[in-house]
Amino acid sequence: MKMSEGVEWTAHACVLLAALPKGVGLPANALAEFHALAPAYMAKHMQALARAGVVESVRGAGGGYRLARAPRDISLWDIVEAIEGGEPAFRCVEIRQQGPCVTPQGDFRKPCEIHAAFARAENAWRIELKSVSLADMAAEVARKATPQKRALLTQWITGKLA
Amino acid sequence: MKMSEGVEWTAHACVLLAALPKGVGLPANALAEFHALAPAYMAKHMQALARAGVVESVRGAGGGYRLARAPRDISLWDIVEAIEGGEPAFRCVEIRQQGPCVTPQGDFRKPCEIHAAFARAENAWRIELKSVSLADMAAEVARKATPQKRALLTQWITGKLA
DNA sequence: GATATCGTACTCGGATATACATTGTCCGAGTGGTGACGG
DNA sequence: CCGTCACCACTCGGACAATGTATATCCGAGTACGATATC
Repeated sequence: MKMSEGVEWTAHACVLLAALPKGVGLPANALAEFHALAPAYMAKHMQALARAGVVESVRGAGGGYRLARAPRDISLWDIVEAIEGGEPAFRCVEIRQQGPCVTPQGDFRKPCEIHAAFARAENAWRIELKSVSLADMAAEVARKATPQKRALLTQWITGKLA
Repeated sequence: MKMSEGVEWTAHACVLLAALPKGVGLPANALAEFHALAPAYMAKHMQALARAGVVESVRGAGGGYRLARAPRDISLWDIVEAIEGGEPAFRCVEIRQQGPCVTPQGDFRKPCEIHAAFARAENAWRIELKSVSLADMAAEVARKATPQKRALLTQWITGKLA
C-alpha cells in the first residue's frame, strides 16, 4: 500500500505557491524546475489538482497555476484526495456474505467488525491530514528561504509580469 | 492508494482461526472455501502470514495453518504488516534537496514538514489498527454463528482428527 | 499380534504467467501578449 | 499618434505508450498417515 509520488510533488508545489504573494501563480514548468522534477509529469498532476478545485489554471502566455483558496483553507488531505482519490484504502467486498455456510436470513445491516475497524483507522488518518494547512508549512519554508531562492522566485514572477 | 485485497482475505481467515479451539488449525483450502475464495491465491497470502510469524504452518496430511499466538495478542496491524509490508505509504524522497536553488549548507537534519505530517497521520492510523485484536472480532463472529456453520467447521476439524 | 518399512495422499512453499494500475511522454486546443498596419 | 487586427509564443488539457506492481495459477518439496509385509 503505497501512495503516489505525485502527492509529494504537488504538496511541495502547493507549499511553494502558498509562499508566493496572494493571487500570483507559476506555470507547471517552473514548479517542476524548482525541485528538478519531470515537467510533463508534474503538469499532469497539477491538472488533477485543478480538476479537484485546489488550484486554478490560467491559460496562455503569463498563465500558470495559482491557489484557488487561501493557504489556510487548503489541507494536506485536499491534496491527497485530489491526487489519489478519496476512496478508502481498505475496500470491503463483503466476503462474509459468500461461502457454503452463509444463512440467507443472516443480518448484514451492520458492517463487519473488520470493515468498521479499518474505517475508524482511516478516519483517524484523514483527520490528522485535514488538520495540517498549507499556511503552516509555507511559514516554515519562508523562514528558511535563502536570498538565492527569493531571487529566483522574483525573477520568475517578474518575468511573468514584465 | 489502495490496500491489497489479501488483507481482507487473511483478516477473515484469521478471525475464523481465532474462533476455533485453541491449537487447532485448518488447511488453506478450507479457509478459502469458507468464503468462496480462490484456494491457490489464499494459500499464497497465508504463506506471507507464516513468514511474518502470525500463523504457524503444519505440513503433511492433517496439517494446515494455526495461529502462532493467542488471539488477544494478534492485532489487525500485524496482518496488514504481514501482507502489505510495514513501510509507510508516503515515501519522502527529499525533493526539497533538489533543484537550482538549494543551498549546499542548507540544514536538512530535521525532516520536512510535509514528511512529518504524513508520519503523524500514519502513526495515528497504525495505533488504531494495533488496538483491535482478533479476540475482539472472533467474539462477534462466534456470537452470530449458526448451527449450520458450526456443523461445517466441526466436520472439517473432526475430518482432520479422525 | 506387534513392529518396522514402504507407499500414498495431503499440504505447504516458491517459481512462474497474466492483468491492471501507475508512471512517463507527447501533441493538439486555447489564450493572452505583441507587433504591424491603417486611420 | 491612437486604435484595431492578425500573428505568434506560451500554457494548459487530454490522449497515448512504457514500466512496475499486484493478481492468479501451477508444479515441486516435504511430511504424516496408513497399509502391508515380516518377525
